[in-house]
Amino acid sequence: MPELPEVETIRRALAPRVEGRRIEALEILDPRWCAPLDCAEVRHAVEGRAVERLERRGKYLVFALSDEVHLITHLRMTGTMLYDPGPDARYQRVRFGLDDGHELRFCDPRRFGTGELALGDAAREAFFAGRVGIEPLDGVLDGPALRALARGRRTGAKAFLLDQRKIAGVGNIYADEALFRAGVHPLRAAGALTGRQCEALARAVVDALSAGLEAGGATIDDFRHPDGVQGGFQHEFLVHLREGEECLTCGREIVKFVAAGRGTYVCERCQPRPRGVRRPQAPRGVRSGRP
DNA sequence: CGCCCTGTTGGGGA
DNA sequence: ATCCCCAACAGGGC
Repeated sequence: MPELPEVETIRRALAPRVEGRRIEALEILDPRWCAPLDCAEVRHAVEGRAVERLERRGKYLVFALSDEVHLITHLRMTGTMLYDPGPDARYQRVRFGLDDGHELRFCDPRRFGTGELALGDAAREAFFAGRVGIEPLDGVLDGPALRALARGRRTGAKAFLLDQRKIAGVGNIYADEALFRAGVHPLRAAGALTGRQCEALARAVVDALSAGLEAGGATIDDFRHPDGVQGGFQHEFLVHLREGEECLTCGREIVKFVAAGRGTYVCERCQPRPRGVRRPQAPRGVRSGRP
């Protein structure tokens, strides 16, 4: 669910309410959350420490605690971080008890969400160094920067955008959106993008993420604001029609196939398929049987 | 009713 | 470097 704009929306909503507060209790109801770390160990490191800052890096939500203790969380696909949701909230995995009587509950039906510990600023930097690249909304992503990152890569443009080690925070929905806005086919080799295409794609990534952020991260049906408000009724800021039949720009039928292992929606008139590249067949009902 | 497929993510192994 | 599969569950199509 949460790509960069969603996580940032959550961070902004929560920061004023948790910064300066001490985490008095950390109840890990699902040990899988912090595995392979021991729950008691994580609990001991967190409890009693103050949240100095609530930060975001890529799609990670980071509790920067006192004494350089960093609790690095990831919501993955279906995780939500709710503020005082009430005891009947479903799929509770972790409870953060704050020293002002309020609480944060991490809820996640699919149990993909994770919490990891970095002890010391250096450990935190090491954690991110191998996982996330530049922050696209920090003003550092332009055509030349994107071109430098894509240089030499033979993989498709979509797989490139989804690679968190290059550009942080772009997920499946914003990748499709940016490619559509830039008129770039997802299977076009990233390293073969022209300067003009890199320019368009960089701008499209920044614009799409910014639009999502302005809309309060309401991209996805499952999105839930920390206050429990459901978002994502209409993807009004998304130019690219995902569910519909026809391209809003030219009317051509949107085709779907699997690219970079994800469902991918394309208008092959607005995003011309490179010569020599065949459109993959969407495997329907076909399952590569187990041996 | 029940089976089968899909999915907003990232890590690990081939 | 790149691709495929998997984690665990809900929901929809048939």
